[in-house]
Amino acid sequence: MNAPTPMIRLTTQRQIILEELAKVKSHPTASELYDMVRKRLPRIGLGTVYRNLELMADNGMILKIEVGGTQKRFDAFTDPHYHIRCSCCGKVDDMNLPVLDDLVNSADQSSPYHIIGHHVEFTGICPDCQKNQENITTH
Amino acid sequence: MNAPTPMIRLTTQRQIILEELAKVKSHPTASELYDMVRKRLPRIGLGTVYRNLELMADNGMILKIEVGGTQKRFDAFTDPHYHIRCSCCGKVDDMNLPVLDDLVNSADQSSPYHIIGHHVEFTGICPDCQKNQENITTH
DNA sequence: CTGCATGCAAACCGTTTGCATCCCC
DNA sequence: GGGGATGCAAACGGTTTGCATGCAG
Repeated sequence: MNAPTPMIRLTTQRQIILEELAKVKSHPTASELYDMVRKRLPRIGLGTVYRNLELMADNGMILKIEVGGTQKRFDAFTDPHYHIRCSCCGKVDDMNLPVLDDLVNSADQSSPYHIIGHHVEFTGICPDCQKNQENITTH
Repeated sequence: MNAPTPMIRLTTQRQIILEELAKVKSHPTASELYDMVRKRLPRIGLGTVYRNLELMADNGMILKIEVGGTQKRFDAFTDPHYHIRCSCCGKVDDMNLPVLDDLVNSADQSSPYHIIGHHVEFTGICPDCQKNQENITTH
């Protein structure tokens, strides 16, 4: 059920957005991606980037990460996986942990909802921020 | 470590915000809470509500839930627990599942981050929306 | 009297949308 | 030629902030 919507025309804009997203492992936000893409396509509009990211996420071509923090982030790596966000600088990294499929089963039994999916988000301090904090009295 | 920040003066506004939040199990957003509080405190400002919610969350008096969806939500029930969000209507409910403490341990070992915490968010369709969808062709 | 807390309004920021134009089929 | 896709700019919704006033210690 819920097939990844019809099909999508691969316009230049979409292709380049996809390529730029695939280049990085940093889970960029829409406007970060906009900046990246603009280097190759100076006249692209921010709206186009938003529209296409949304579209490609709906089609399962990319992953939309809605975690804590204010902005949505995107990921070209679509296999299910978890994330960790640095509560200091906001950076988001992949978490190298097995996905807890049984969790969905237990969830299904203990909730009247029809469960579609789940996501685990860890919060922590990234190595960079740890290093910085050693020298500073307090955050 | 990370003691819940100094101390907070319990002004009328703060007390009423807290009371109203405790009354419901619906994880209201800031502006929902604003509406609730305004019935008792008609002259309260939206800014005050935001400021105090943020403050009380920092102090561990309430829980700030930043999940998918656009708005932050708040919870007077501060024991660690998971949530499920209806992808149809956006409602957020508590998940009645044991908290996976070992997950943090595995996470700590497989990541260079200093792990602070984690949260699991399920997505699904709530009973109400299921009922509605039976009668409607498609969403 | 002093400083934190408040109400109010304006600013902000990320995102969405309307519209005219463009380009691909 | 027609329909979707784009660029552009304006609108939007949620949140934050500056500032003058108010109130509690």
